[in-house]
Amino acid sequence: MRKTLKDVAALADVSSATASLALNGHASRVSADVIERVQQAAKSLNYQPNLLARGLRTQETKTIGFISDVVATTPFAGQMIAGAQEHAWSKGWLLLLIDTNNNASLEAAAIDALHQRRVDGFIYASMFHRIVRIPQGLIGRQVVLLDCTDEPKEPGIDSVIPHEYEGAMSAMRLLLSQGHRRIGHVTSKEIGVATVERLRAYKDALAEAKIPFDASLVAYSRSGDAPDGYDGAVQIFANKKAPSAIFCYTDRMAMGVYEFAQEKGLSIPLDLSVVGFDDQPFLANALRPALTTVRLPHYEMGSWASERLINLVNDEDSDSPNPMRKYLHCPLVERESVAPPRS
Amino acid sequence: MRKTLKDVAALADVSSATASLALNGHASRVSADVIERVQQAAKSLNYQPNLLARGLRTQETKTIGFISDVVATTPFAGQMIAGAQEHAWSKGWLLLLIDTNNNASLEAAAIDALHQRRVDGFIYASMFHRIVRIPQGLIGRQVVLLDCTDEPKEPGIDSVIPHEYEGAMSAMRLLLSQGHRRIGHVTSKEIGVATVERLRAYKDALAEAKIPFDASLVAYSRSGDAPDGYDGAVQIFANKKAPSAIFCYTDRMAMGVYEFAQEKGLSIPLDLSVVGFDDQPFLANALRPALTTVRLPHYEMGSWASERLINLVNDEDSDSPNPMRKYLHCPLVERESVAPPRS
DNA sequence: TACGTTTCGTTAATCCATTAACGTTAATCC
DNA sequence: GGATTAACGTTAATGGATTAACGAAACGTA
Repeated sequence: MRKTLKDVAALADVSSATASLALNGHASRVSADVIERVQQAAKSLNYQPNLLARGLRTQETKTIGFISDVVATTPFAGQMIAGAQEHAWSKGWLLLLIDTNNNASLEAAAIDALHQRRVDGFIYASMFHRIVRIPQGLIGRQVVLLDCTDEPKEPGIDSVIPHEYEGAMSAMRLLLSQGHRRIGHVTSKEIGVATVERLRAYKDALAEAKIPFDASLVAYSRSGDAPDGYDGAVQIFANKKAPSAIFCYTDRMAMGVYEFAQEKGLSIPLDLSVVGFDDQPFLANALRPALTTVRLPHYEMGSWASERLINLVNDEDSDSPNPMRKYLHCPLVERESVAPPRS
Repeated sequence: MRKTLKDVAALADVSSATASLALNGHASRVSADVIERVQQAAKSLNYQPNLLARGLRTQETKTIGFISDVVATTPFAGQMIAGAQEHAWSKGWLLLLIDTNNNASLEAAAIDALHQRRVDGFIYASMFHRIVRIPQGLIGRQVVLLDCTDEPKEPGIDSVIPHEYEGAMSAMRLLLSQGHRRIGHVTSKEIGVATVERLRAYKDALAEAKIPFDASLVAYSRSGDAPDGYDGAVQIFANKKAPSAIFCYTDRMAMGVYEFAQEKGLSIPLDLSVVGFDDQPFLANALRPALTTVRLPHYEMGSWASERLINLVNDEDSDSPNPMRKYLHCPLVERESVAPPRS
């Protein structure tokens, strides 16, 4: 029924060992003639090697265990997974996927399950940029952290994360270069890498442009959703002097700012320029006017994680620092929500 | 280093065969005393069975090959994957994931790769509801189609899809029950299961309410995006008599209708009720007012596919028709965009 | 006592591929 | 010519589990 190496060998009239050698490119061990015959036989039988058997023997499965906290409810998960999967695939590797729903005991079980299937390494993915404590079960194994890092200071494990600061900086510089001097920042009071770094860039960019920081132009809402953006705009516009631009912590908040502007009869971008962050699929580009924002490189991060992990397993990449923390560029995506200030 | 069954057996002072029997619950073959000893030994060594070896022997991997066309760029992919993965996981199964980017040759290679890893079955997922031609490589294997079907008439393969017609019907009935008599339908001219079924329900619902069909109330835009929804609204409102409600083919189109309403100074839902379809994450609930819509049961479809496939492999479910086409309910999600018509 | 049954554990085959070690034949060297 | 080496294929061990077949001890019964 199902063809094995033995069948191929029989057809090519050699031993199965020779067939194996021939198919795996050990040219020096087998004559060209035999290689040809074996390959023919394999093709004619449509031979597909049993990777379980190979993995059992070689102790390598070319499989990555991809553990994530919540694929279901984040709009970015797909891109991270796709990035990781597509790079892996280009190298002949595959992804074994588990979503732990952020449940620690489930996480431990997931690691066991993947380990039992003898994955060669793990990608541990967070659905938002944060600092994590790496689960016990991953210690001592090949791991790359995706969209998260282990310790604040020294990396103990490879990780790939977005360069929040630089991304926010480029957003601010865009507004400044258009002539804006009074720029608001709508953010969340939740403390995390993203809020902190984006706010820091906001301040630094102002300083760079020699604009004094005005605390009343920064609104800290509860969370990062659209209603929070709306609330933030309300707060900021309570000032005597309105801003001509707002830099939002997230695209969803920018959506709330849009609503606010609409209600107040402010035209975007003529009366108010808005910049978001995330480049959230189906949102940033769907808003009217389309939102200028900073893109989180989810696909690229996934891809990098995959590449790094495979290199790690193959013991390549020995030149680059190990462990390392990789910051990926967050490109500015210019659309239609930014214009020079009025007058 | 790594513990094997042999180590466990040695520690429990039995043969590895007995250890295997003991751990796998063949109670009738082994004395209670020995079972106890073996389990103790396994625990103390933190024994993790090598599933490659087991799979090689038993010809079962408890692994599903999940093939999808485009996980990266659809907001629903995560839910489908999560649904499938979580159910699988609850049964001790895992998902091996490949995204083929809708490339046929890549698809064939993907099937081979999964087959070589000896997956027990395949979930073939489409990112929008459509009729597909099942790839050659899947013929004769255990397959469940997810969000797609094979042939228009008789199912040749198990599949799970949303009940478009019923979902659209409930949306229409909601509008009708609120007293709307002049209801527009903004859709796409692209022909697919979703457009066709939702339009059919639109017509049938009107007929049910004894409202004559008015072709000028249906707008066929290019695609299903926000700008298309806007265009559709423009078309429909070009009528002498404006509709009091619009049923949109997608939430994104509804978003376009919102823009139109805003520009025309129409208040939703007071001047115009709007119902969408999809319940697109981060969109339907983020719009102001929040959009009443019909939810596509992506999570549930994923879960069903997984369950069905596992049953198929385990040769259970033999009572239910085989192959079957499973229609899942699309629940109405009532939010704030529907109200009775003005006077 | 003799013989049939249970009970319970072991031996050995099997799943399929990889690869170190070995053996045979032929070519090469001095 | 005899020894050395190269070329090339085979044998057999190995990876770690499952399970059919077997066998020894214990038990029951006439």
